[in-house]
Amino acid sequence: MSNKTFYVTTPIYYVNDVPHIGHAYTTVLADVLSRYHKLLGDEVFFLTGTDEHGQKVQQAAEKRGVTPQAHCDEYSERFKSAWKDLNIDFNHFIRTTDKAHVEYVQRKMEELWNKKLPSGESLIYDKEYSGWYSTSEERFFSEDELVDGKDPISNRAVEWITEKNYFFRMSAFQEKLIHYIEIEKPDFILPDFRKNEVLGFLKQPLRDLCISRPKSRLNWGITLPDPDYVAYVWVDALLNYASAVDGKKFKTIGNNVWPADFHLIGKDILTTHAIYWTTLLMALEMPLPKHILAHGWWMIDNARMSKTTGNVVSPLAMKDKYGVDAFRFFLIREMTMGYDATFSDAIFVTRLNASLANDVGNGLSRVLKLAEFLEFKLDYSQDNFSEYVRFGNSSASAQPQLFAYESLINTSRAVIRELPGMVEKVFLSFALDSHVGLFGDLNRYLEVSAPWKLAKGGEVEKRLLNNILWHCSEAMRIGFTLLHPVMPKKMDEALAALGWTFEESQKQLVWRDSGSFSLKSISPLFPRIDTKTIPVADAPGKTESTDPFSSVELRAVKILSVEDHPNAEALYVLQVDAGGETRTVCAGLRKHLTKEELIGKMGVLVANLKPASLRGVMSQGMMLAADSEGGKLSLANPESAQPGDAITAEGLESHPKPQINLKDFEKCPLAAKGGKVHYKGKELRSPHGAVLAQAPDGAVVK
RNA sequence: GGCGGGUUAGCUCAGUUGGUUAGAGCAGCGGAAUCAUAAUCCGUUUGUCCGGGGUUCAAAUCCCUGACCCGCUACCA
Repeated sequence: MSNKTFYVTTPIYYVNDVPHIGHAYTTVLADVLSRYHKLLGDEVFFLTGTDEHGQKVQQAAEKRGVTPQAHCDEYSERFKSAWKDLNIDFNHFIRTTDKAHVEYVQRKMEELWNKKLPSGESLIYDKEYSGWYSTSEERFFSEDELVDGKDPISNRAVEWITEKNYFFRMSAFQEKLIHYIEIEKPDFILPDFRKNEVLGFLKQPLRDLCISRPKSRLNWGITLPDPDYVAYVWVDALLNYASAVDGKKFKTIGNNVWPADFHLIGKDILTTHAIYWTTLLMALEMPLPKHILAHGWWMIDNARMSKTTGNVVSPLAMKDKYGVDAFRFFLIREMTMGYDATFSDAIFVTRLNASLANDVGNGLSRVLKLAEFLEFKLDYSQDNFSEYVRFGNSSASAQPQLFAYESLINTSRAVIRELPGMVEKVFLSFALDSHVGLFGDLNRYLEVSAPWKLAKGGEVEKRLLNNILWHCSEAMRIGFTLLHPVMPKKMDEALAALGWTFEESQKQLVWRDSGSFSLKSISPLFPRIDTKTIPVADAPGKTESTDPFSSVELRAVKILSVEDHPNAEALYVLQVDAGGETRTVCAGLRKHLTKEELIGKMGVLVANLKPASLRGVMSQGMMLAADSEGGKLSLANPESAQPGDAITAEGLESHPKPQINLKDFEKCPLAAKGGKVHYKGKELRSPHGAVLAQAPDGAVVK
């Protein structure tokens, strides 16, 4: 048909992970997309797999008392079997411990090691490197990424390590990358707003990428040209997309499978793919992938799905509960590309009942039941269409029927015609809607032509009944065929009820003018789910309307010392006495106040603010300061308070949370009024007096 | 703080280059029908298209401005 090729990938999943709805979504999306391409006549290569190197794997294996390889062999199966259950038809399942992959990575690394830039600089260089290393995340964090001295992702301790490592001169490709994303291939990163994010990120100088890990720390990995080192897991993992198809060619055209047409990924690994992977390929002088599609996350009842909160939706559980195909349909239908989508039983059931049970399944049942009157045999050719007009002896009374008939046939044709565009743009949600919409036309056609009235009539009526049911069957055949990529098993069943196989039907993906059907009765295709057993509407979750300010903890503090921030022109680093403890706080006061104006003074500290590292120095809180004339800031002054005194708003109960975000605090508008600080008109006080601010009325305090 | 995106029916969202009475699905309400899976079909929402200003013969659509929400990023503190 189209004689094109299509290579699609999912990320390779970390072998220690338990398959969840996020993995399932990407994989189902890849499967549906590749089945659509096959339906359109393309030759497809669909790759998925598991990422098996790294410290966590090594540790997990040790814990279980098995070799890392044995551990991977076993855990990798969990993904394979999950995909089998979800009817995923991949061409290849790559494992980064595959011999071919390991050798490929080594070969490519060798190549990198020997390559030089036009400037004569080598692509790879080694450097003594010191940094905070997190064992659990297997990477270094810069000082300012740390939270409370711990790694910000897993919140585990980090250690300061100095070691030699190898770096990839990623920075040399920055301009080329920007040009590629912006000009050469504007649809490289999809959706568009993600592209803009990447371009925004690229406005700052790109740092070179550390691509090695010393074996002394980690030996479960791929050895680099320097035998004392293994490859950084991302380098290892990203290369899977190319290694899996190294030397492979498409049969139809004979071109190489690489480059990929689509890398399907979650939005959390966009930087890695758009920047690391792309520049790496540039360095290797390999063709670049054509599209990177970053989809959103699944929210479970409006909370981000996460392992820690335990609201992981297991794809296997969904399969058992509602059936594989309904689950696949829901995933593809519900997520608008790029945005987050919400998963809940209520939404699922509503969607399933409304689209699949009521429209599609019930439509088939109606036709099958009526076909009994004709012993399930339908014959038709365009010629006996004129019987419409004869029916009822008046063309006027046949008008609604004609209209419904034309609508049915036109929709059928339109849906076929529009499919390639939908698939190309990955507008699958739209496509599904229009496919289901075809069954809406079918139901309307049945309603208007009321074939059940004809069932007990004579020859002429039977003839007409035959024609109507044939039209319906033909429309359904097209609908089922188009829905097949999403719901292969159910659509096989449905097509079988029409006396067709998918393979035969896809060869005739067109509204036919004549032919015959040999139908057979089947049990309901998508049984309706009783909503009584399932909570229907999501309660909009009443959030109790406590004042945001009550969760804030303010404390009077005394400034002990003031230093210039070593690395930030606008910041001071303060040591403050917060009553029994000394805290380090960064303050953006350097342009406003001298050291002398600060030392020994009292101030107000937002004490339960989540600590953040600012340009390398941890700040354990934030000093309150008021805007005053001329854009100057002045410190809020808790009158005659002692260090450690709690500051509260008059008449407002204070229930500080252990930790709040800056955003939470920003929801609390503090303002000066009459030389004192107020929150929503309430005076801020310590036990010993008000909090003063040298600022005009209405000045913002923060 | 910077950049980007958003705000359209009770809910989830479409609305192409500005152009007739602003749409779909779901939910609700009323009716019809009885072939079918308590399914279907028809009708039904007086929507300040977030507010304010502007350009235009004409703005949901373009410009300015304000509010709120979200994403990325930061010498946020």
